[in-house]
Amino acid sequence: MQKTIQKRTLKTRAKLIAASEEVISQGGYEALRVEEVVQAAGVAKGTFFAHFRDKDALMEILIGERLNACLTQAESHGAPKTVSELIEALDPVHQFMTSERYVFDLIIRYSGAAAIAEIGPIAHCFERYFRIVEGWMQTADTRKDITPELLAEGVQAFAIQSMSLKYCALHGAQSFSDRLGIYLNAWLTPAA
Amino acid sequence: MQKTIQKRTLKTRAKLIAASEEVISQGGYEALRVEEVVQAAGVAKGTFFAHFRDKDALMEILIGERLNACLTQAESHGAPKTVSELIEALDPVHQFMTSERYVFDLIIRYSGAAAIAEIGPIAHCFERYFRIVEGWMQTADTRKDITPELLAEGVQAFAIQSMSLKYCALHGAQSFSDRLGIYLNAWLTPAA
DNA sequence: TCGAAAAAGTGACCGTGGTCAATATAAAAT
DNA sequence: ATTTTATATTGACCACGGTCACTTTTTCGA
Repeated sequence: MQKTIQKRTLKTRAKLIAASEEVISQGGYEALRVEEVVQAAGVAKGTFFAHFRDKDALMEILIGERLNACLTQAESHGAPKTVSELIEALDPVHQFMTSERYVFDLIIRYSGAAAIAEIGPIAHCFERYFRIVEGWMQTADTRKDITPELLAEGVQAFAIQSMSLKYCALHGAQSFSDRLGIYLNAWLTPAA
Repeated sequence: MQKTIQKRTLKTRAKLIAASEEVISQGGYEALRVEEVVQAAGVAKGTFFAHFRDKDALMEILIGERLNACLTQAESHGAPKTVSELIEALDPVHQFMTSERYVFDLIIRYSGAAAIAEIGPIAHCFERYFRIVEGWMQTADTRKDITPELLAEGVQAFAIQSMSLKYCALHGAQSFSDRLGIYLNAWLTPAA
């Protein structure tokens, strides 16, 4: 069973991605319409779905790309020592994740890998986020009674909680950074 | 400006809710189709949307109801002292939340109140969950360096993280309860 | 009791994501 | 070159959530 991929396949796919990015740069992620994308790319609707399982699959790719760029940026910081440095280092990531309600919801929805065999772009980013923080935890000035791995999982959990509350009017008084700061101080450097 | 609500309004609404519950009892939440509901209820499609903003609004009501029942059940336990008691007490809630992928996603999506004025059923449940745990934290055997309020927020964050990972093949080895137990021990009773 | 105004209900219609049998093109076999 | 087979593309079509101008029913003042 051979599966030769023709050159035009890559070309069409590139056209679709480029068209999508153009459309998104105009009206944001939420406003993207498949119809608009295929028109801009000059292909038929069916072609779109021959390249991407569904609209969400395209979104995962595009958002995953941006997210990876943000993670790379975060990584470029030196390993943060304090909580506020940690928050600052992760800021570009969190900023993008909450740039649009639609984006945040989609990211959360695809944060888990449905199956080991098919780890999607966003699940991959979550893994990477986790690994980066885990690395930082090795040398950060934190509690030592639990593993860096567990510390990192907690950071991720509290980051998500903080981002969720950003969209919640009940807790809207505090800023995202303040809230995350309180969580992480309590998580990383407990006093008793 | 008077806004008399007629009896038939309540009747129609009840019919729609009953029909929805019937449909859900057959095929679960995800498979519910508005068309099917209105047929079962014997009303026109437009009537549905005169009663509920959209399909999600109905889902919020139905899921919120079930969630409230689970919370009441959780409350009926005496205040848990240990982590494992806490997990046991909250089990019915978490069980229902993860009964269907669709349900979990919807709950997360509506966990925040869009505006103070309109706290939806699910946002209300989250508030209630938080308050219940906060109450328990007053007398539980936990760290005392942070407020019960903050402790409760952390419990919620870790519960959500644990539930998310339930759908993630990358972390599928551990059971939900085991994972949550590890998180909560580290959060509620840090050793250093 | 009647008629106007408000509230509730209706169903044809639309937007948009997604499907699939048919067609066109490229690669491989002869 | 020609046929055969694998791969890509197409666009009419469907499913389903949601809208809205219109009709029917209820309410309430005169």
